[in-house]
Formats: sequence, C-alpha cells, structure tokens
Amino acid sequence: MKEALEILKRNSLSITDSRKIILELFLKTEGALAHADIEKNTAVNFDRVTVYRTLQTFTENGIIHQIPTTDNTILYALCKDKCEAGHHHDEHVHFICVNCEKTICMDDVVVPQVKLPKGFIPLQTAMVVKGTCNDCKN
Amino acid sequence: MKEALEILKRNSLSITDSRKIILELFLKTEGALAHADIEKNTAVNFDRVTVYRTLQTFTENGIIHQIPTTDNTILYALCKDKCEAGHHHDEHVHFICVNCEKTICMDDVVVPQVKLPKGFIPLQTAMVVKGTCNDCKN
DNA sequence: ATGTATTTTGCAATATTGTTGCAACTTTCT
DNA sequence: AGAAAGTTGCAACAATATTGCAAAATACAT
Repeated sequence: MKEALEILKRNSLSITDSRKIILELFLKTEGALAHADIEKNTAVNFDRVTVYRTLQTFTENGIIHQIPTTDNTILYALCKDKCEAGHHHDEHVHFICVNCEKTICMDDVVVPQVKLPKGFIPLQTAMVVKGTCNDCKN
Repeated sequence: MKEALEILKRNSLSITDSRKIILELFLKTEGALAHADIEKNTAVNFDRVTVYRTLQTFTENGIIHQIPTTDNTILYALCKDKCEAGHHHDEHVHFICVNCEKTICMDDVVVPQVKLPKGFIPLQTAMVVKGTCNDCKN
C-alpha cells in the first residue's frame, strides 16, 4: 500500500514498520479499531507499548481520532480530509451496531449544533449512535 | 436523605449501606462521577468490587446511566424521569469542561435527531460536548 | 420477633489495560 | 558512510476490572 507511506510522509513522521503496518490496517478496515483489535490483527506482533505510542502519534498528528465508548475502551478511526495536527475536525457521527459490534464512521452525517445554556462555550462535539447497522438489519 | 431510600424501594432493591451512601453521593453531586470519584468521596471505604457491582446494579435498574469518555473511564450520572430498567432514555447532552474537568448533564438540551444513511436503525444516541463551562469561562 | 432463604459484601486471586525509564536499534540527514 | 535524532522493545510497575467463595446483612414468612 502506497497510501500509508504518503500519509506518514505528509505528516513528516519517520517511516517505520509498525507505523506502516498499523496504518495499513486502518486503511483497509471499514470500521473503527480498538487497541486490542490492532494487537490481534497484525501478523507481526508489536509490543503493546509500541501500539500505544503509535496510536498516540497518529492521534496527535490528526491521522486518526478517538471515539468514546462506555466499555472502558477507546476506539480509533481514520480522520478524513480536514484534520490537522492538534486540531481535529471529526465532527461526524459514529455508529455502533449492537448486533455485530462494529463501529462505523458516518462521514456524511454531520453532528448538528446544539444550543447550550448561557456561559457554556463548545469546542468539540462527539456523537455516538447505537443501533442496528445496514448489514444486520434483517 | 429520604430520596435515596425511595429510589431503592421503587426499584425493589435491597436496602444496604453501600447502595444508600453511593446513591446519596449521586444525589448531592451536580456533575457526573467516575468510579474513582466514588471511592474517594465516600467516608466509609467500600471495596472496589462493591462499588463496581453497585454501579452495575444502578445502571441495570435505570437509576444512573453511563457517559462515554475518551480517557478510558466511564462517567456515571443520575437518570431523570423516564428511565426504566433496561431501557434508558438519557437523551440529553453531556458537557465536559476542558478546564475544571467537570462533567455536567444538560438535562434541558435534547439531543437532536440525525438522519442516518438507509438501513441504519438508531436505538440510542449519546452526545458529548467538550468546551469551557459557565464557571470557567473567564 | 425469630429463624430461614435470599441477597449482598469483602477478601483473595487473577486478568486486563496503561505508563515509564532505559538500552538497543532504525531511520533520517548531511 | 557516519553522526544525530527518533523509535522500539523489554522490564518493571501502576491502575483498573473480574471471578469464586465464605461470611455477613437483608428480606420474607411465620
């Protein structure tokens, strides 16, 4: 995969095996990935520390973003267009299927603005919808 | 506090010290609580296992609900009116202050409906806004 | 009010997840 | 090719979560 390389270069990150392979995993995965998924799904077994640090680096560089969950894990998913280092614009809706457990980034569904009480200044909004996905609806 | 007792009775739960005291903590706390907060803020020191199990019981009975975060913790907050066992209706916005780190349930801010792609059936929606709260805005 | 059945608690052991320092190794740059 | 900078993996540790089981507390029927 060439794309992984390009993304790393664009962010002036050193090209290393772990970064290439983990990034490729994200590129070929539709949904979001948890730390554990990454450890399981890479043929080469990287140290857990390496995975943590890689995810952190990717997050800091706006390559991936975090999705909050209620099960003591963090999900990570590729950022599209507009994310830059330190400034995420992942203002899209995340969908978690209660059946197949996949998490899908709905890049086309924009998080609506909400009107907050006086004095509250919003910076970033996350929206997670649980339900049944297109593949599991029957 | 009488309210704690009533809530436990209404849900036909055994009245125990831990349940009473933890529920009272929720009742007198404005924001949301993490597991760690509960262990710190109760005079009596309950075993962490007891706290886990109490939170689980409360969640299952619709007394509290979970708020997803991106820092590997789960926040818990009291449900208002309409929650029933196994069927939460906590469709309000949660606000996390980036300054004081408090999480506030905005019971009056309703989560807007979003239009999902064809085939996706929503069950529950969570919305978390990060920003600066009323107390920290200066 | 008392004894019994049921539920809940706390301890111990174990599993899982996340963090830090440091030496060895890779990558980058000249 | 060689020096400088950055990255990895190990080891140790810290924090968080889970399970089984015996002891204790609560609820219930009498």
